Amino acid sequence: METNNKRYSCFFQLATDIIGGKWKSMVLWTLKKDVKRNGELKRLIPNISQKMLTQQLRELEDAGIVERIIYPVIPPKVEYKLTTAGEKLIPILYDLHDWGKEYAQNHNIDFGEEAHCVID
Amino acid sequence: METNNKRYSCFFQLATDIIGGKWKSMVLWTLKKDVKRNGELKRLIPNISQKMLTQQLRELEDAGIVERIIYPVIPPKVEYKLTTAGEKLIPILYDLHDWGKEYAQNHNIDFGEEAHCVID
DNA sequence: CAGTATCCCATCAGATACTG
DNA sequence: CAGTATCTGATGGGATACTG
Repeated sequence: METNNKRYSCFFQLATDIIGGKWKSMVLWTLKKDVKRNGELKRLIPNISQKMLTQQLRELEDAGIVERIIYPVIPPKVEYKLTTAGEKLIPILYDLHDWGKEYAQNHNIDFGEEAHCVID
Repeated sequence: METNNKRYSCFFQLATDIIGGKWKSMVLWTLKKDVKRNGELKRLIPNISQKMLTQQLRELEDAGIVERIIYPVIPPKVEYKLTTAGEKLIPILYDLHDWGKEYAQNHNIDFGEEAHCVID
């Protein structure tokens, strides 16, 4: 099977390709509760650059996971929200979060009081 | 929090760091049913090179997700199996697989008859 | 069989400057 | 505010040859 010159031999591969990479799942995680603007995402995601943020948002948009809402005002206002397909990923990301928590406990990794995951 | 010079602000970030990257989750997926040898993994994972396979296996081993079992025989025999922590990830990977399947259906992506995901 | 070791190129990603 | 453009260094990753 092929999409955009990419060949997949299975659904799992398709899924990891869509939400893979260094930042994509973190962007989705940050959008899990509500709509966010560019500036908010940049503040909430540690160490992401504007370039990477824009790039990842565009790719998520192309994949139909995130929707970009442009308000024709000055100064510019743009919001990003999960699509229906994107929202269906959130429970899976929560499971991953929980796995990470258990892993941290079993490996005596201490996150301290504020392991809030951006916004929990 | 810090491990190996890496800083995490949340459990989710920790989780995605451990199983992230281009190959790691695919390696885990391939090990989901049973123990596999180096050669089997190379055959089952499309396009992975020996270099990448070894590299990813070592990192998964260091993270305590995969165990490496060496049999002192000639010719060499090495098996890779999931640890308890690794096995706990499998249900999550299945959810991701199912999400990919639904995504493919909603986007009219046709995998044909044999979208077996390496070995389902 | 199960790897290592090199070489080398392609892509990723940070820093900086600029714009509607 | 929400980006784009460009330059450059870092990292990822393929090809090939070799080893216990």
